[in-house]
Amino acid sequence: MASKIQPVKGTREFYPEQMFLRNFIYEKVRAASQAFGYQEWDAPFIEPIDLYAAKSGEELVKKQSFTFQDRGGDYVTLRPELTPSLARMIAAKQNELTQPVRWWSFGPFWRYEQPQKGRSREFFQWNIDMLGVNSPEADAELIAIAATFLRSVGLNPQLATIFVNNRRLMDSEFDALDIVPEKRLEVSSLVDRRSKMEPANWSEYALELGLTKKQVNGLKDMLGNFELWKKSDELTRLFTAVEALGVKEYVKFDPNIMRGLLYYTGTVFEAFETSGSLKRAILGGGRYDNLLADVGGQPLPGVGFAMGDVVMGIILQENGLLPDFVPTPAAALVTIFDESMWKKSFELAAQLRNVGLNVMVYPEPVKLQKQFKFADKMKIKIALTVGPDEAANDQVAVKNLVNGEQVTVKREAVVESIRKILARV
RNA sequence: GAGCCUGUAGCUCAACGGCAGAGCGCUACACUGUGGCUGUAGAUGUUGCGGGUUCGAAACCCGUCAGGCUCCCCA
Repeated sequence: MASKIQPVKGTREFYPEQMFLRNFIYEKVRAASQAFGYQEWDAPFIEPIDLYAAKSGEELVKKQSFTFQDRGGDYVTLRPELTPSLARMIAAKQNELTQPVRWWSFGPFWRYEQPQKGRSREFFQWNIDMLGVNSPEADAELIAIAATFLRSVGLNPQLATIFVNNRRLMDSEFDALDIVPEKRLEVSSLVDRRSKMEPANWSEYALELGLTKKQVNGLKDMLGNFELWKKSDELTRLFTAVEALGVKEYVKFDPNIMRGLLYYTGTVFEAFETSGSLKRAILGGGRYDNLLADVGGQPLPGVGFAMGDVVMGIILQENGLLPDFVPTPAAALVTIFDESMWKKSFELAAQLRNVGLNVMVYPEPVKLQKQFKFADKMKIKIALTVGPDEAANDQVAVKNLVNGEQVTVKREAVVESIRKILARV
């Protein structure tokens, strides 16, 4: 055997089965995005490294992205995220674009990370954003889109929940606890980490950060207070809008949701599977009102979220929500009776394709048994045979492979016969 | 970047340091104009790769590659 060259670590090969799932997710993503009128767009897959260096930390760009020199000596990066490209493209045509901008995208991304369950180095991600509007109602729309998607793939509110919080609310709570601004970053990551740590260890860690006992206790009270949203006008309005949009049952307030990103300014949200084995977020996003100004554009508020295909695929599989795999788009298989009938079979297939039917012809005049077995494995619903008997009378044998019934019809009547079977199964 | 676990037929997995196996799948035939179900027969392999220990290694040791879990990170 020749030596095997393996695929690059962390990449996935998409055999037809996997491609079917990827397309299933893509179709549902597109349907949810389009249901709210969003436009599909995309950015380059390769970007200058500087695009990310401005916003992301240097370590992230250097250690967790696929970066290399092109033949001209410039440093380029396989895009690890879409938002910087979005910000650039919006900024370039800021006065030209009809606002609000509502855009969605589904494409490949690369991150040089340790592959694990739910995480690969090459993955597909859904990004969807609204720019030009700063309101809790706009935030609610994005959350409703996420909920619409979850519902469309069969993840009901018992299986998946979108947890919502607000950065401004948290900031005012931190103020009330006299947590100084310099500590906010550390405290944010402390909050982020709470679900992953034992309560005792967490408290200890909090004290190590230099918080007083009073502050730690105040923090604990705050993070356990699921009525805290009532203090926030933004969240109150958001929940009202979410209810009106018909997705209330998917959305819960949770003061523990922080999001690692620095650029979020208001609403933040993350969806999790409620009972699954994965601790990873299904999707996450929030409001980023300073981002465009940060990359040199005119200030423009925005809200959006991203969802990866890897976690989604695992969750669908674990919940038995994978769609039934359809191996081929062919509605019918035309068999080849023997060498003398080859021409007749090709002509029949061409005739059927002319009226828009997807038709596959068996490529060799082998035993009919083998050809039918192939049709069965490919889950093709109809088999068409032109043997000497049929050819003599200008007829075709049409077999319904789902129920086993076979009829012999005139060649002109084949299309009707096929359509009848397809309408029934 | 760090720690732990795993790698055997296409797939899921067995095999005390002593003949490399089972189930499923695959191929052929039963069935010379028809699939699924059944029966019979058959083919599976550098035990991830490279080295070492041993009379003898799938097993033990070292390295390496790949996967999984955790830490880190999660744009």
